[in-house]
Formats: sequence, structure tokens, C-alpha cells
Amino acid sequence: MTKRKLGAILGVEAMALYRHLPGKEDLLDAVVDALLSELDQDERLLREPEFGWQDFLQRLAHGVRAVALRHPKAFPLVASRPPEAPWLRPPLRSLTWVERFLQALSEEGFDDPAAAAAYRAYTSFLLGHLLLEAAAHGADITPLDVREEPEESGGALASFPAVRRLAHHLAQDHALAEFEEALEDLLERLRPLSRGTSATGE
Amino acid sequence: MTKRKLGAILGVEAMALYRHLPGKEDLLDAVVDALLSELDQDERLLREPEFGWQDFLQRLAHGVRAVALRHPKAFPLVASRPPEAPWLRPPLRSLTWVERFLQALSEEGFDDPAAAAAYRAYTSFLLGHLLLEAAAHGADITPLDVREEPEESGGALASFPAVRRLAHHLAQDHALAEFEEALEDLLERLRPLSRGTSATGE
DNA sequence: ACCTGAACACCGTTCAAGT
DNA sequence: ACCTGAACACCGTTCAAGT
Repeated sequence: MTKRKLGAILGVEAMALYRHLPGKEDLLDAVVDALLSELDQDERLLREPEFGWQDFLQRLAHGVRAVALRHPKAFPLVASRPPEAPWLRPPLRSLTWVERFLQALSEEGFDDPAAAAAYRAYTSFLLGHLLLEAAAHGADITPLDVREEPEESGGALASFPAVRRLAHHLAQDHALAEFEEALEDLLERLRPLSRGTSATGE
Repeated sequence: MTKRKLGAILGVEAMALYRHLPGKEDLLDAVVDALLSELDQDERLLREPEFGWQDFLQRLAHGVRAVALRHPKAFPLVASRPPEAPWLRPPLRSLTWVERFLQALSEEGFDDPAAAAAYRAYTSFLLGHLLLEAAAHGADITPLDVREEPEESGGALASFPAVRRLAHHLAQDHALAEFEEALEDLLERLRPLSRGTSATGE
């Protein structure tokens, strides 16, 4: 559902879009760029000076999370669109932000291999958490609902007693607290890298 | 590129596929099921008895990673296909494996909220790491190559000095070591949950 | 400079017809 | 039971033509 429908939404006859964008791929890439650009207007990342790399990574993480939650349907594009280079990792896949990330860490004691390793660990963390949180918010469907068959014996979950018993807990949303705990833990894991002792053997 | 092309590959005239599968969505779901089913034949997960929940989670993680690396092009489907229930999280999205996961943890001291929290943390970890590692292996394109313009002054990376300086390190592959380190760290983070002291306030 | 309308190639799907 | 071929609805894209 695109191009012709999008044209209809814009009140234009759809093929007029080719005057502005070369094709559909470019349109999707433009959406990704637009999402990442929202970071530039995030108050968290502009307002005050930064207090060390941990403060920077924390604010950046919450900024990216805010983008993902504002656009849960579009956010998967950030992960699925082929990046400009193989070493640009979603969701931090714009050269602008990778530059800021690496420079911030370099200025604070990370040597080159350590800064690169931190980038990889940080992107892995963000992608896993935000993709799943966005999916939870953007889901249109809710089959296999827990509230079915409350005390029946035969059902879809009949042969999965643990799942059935924990279904209520599994459906619960502690996304923010868990995001912050995992982030805290990641920062702690990166701490040794901030004093030039690169863990890699190169 | 599907249905008609797939038919051609199978030597059949393509519309014959409707005798076997209701539609394209079901075909993609079947691919996802096939990938997850490979876990059932993983030696790591069958051979010997398990030594505690950490051993189990470690072997399961490496099993899922092996699937992702065997099928880097197909693995993103595991993340993008809508799951059967909103609380089933990629990549551990089959009821069978969620059941095994929850039962293994429940048997070893995790109370119900703790087991559910561990499932969420574990899936976030796996998804982030494996999606990015699979993307690195399945990439068909490699534009913006680093080896271009080795000492030119104007170029795509001219305004990104840190990226340019670290490009070599960013392109380097320490996937296995970083996967194991992050996994080790996650297990350490889950350890307090294994003694019934649920961290959530419910 | 910007939009329209018809046309083309391609896809997923349906269905009457074959064997 | 399984496959084929034509057909339909829909999509991305192109292009000659409008204003």
C-alpha cells in the first residue's frame, strides 16, 4: 500500500511523486532519514552540556527510544533498509550521529578499537530493545489472546503449561525500567574501555 | 521476487503452489517455522544434560546464533513477521521454545515475574546481536568503501574525521567474542533473579 | 515547472479446465 | 489428486501530453 495510495492521501494523482523522488526505495530511505533527523531537535541532546560519556550515551539512548516510540510502525525500516556502508549499524546509521558518537568517546579516553567496540555494543543494545518495544506498540493484531478459555482444559496453550501460567507476566509491560537497567549495565560493561585499555588484541 | 520465480525454481508452473499453501504470508511463516525448527536438531541442545540455567541459556544462544548465520538472508523474517501473540518476542517466538525456556528457568529458582523478565531481556539481547550479525553476512552491497580515496582531502567522509579515522576498526569483525561477552554479562545480570527475589514491584 | 492519463511489466490470487 | 493457462486486481514505473 503505497505510491498510488500515498498520492491519494496527498491529494495528487500519484505519478506526480516522480517529479520529487526517483523511486520507491528513495522514498523509504527518506523516511529513515527523517526519523533519524528528529534526533537533532531532541531537547535532551541539545539543552545542556554533557557530563561525561555515560551521560551522553544515556541521553542519546533515550532520544533514539523516543523516536522509536513516536513512530513504531516506521521504526522497523531503520533496521531493514540497507545501510550506506556495511559498518553503519542500525539504529545509529547516519554518518552525522556515528561521527558524534565516536568523537564523544574518543575525547573521553576511548582509544580507536575501544570506541569502535563501544559503537557495536551500543547499536546491538538499542536495536534489540527498541525493535521489540516498537513492535509491541505498533502491533495491529492480537490473536491467541490470554483472556480466552480462562479455565478450560483443551486450548491452544494446553500443551504449554509454563507459557499459560506465565502468560499474564509475559504480557506485562516494564519496557522503560528494563531499558534503563540494560542500558545501565551496558555502560558499566563499557567502563573499562574508557581508559585506553583496549580489550581487543590488535 | 517470489511465487512465479519460486515456481520456476521448483520446476512447476507457480500457481500449483496454492494446492500446498494458502498464500504468500503462510509461505513466509513456514520459512520462519523452518528456521526455528532447526534448533530441534542442534547437537548443542540435545547431546548432554544441562548444568544449570546459565548453561542452558548459553547453549540456546549459540544455537539460535548458528541458525542466524546459516540463513543470514532469511533471518530478518524472524523479526519482521507478526508473531502469533504480542508477548511472543523474536527470535524466540515459537511456543515450543518459550515453554522450554520458561520451564528451565522456573525449575531453577526463578519465580514467575523473574522468568518473564529474563525472557524479555534474553530476546532483546539475541535480536539485536543476531540481526546485525546476519545483516553483516547477508549484505549484497558494499558502497562507500573505505579503501576509496586513501589520502584525498575531499570525499564522502571529508566532514566526518572520526568516522574516517576509525573506519578500519568499524569494519573489523569481532562478532563471536562480542556476542559471548555480552551474553556473559546478561547472565550475570539475570543471576539475582534466580533466587526468587523478583525485582519488579508486583 | 508541475501534474495527468494511458500504457507496460510484474506480482499475488482465482478459477475453469485439463490429466 | 495435482497441475495448467488465462484472467483479474494491484503495484511501481515510464512517457507523451497537457496547463
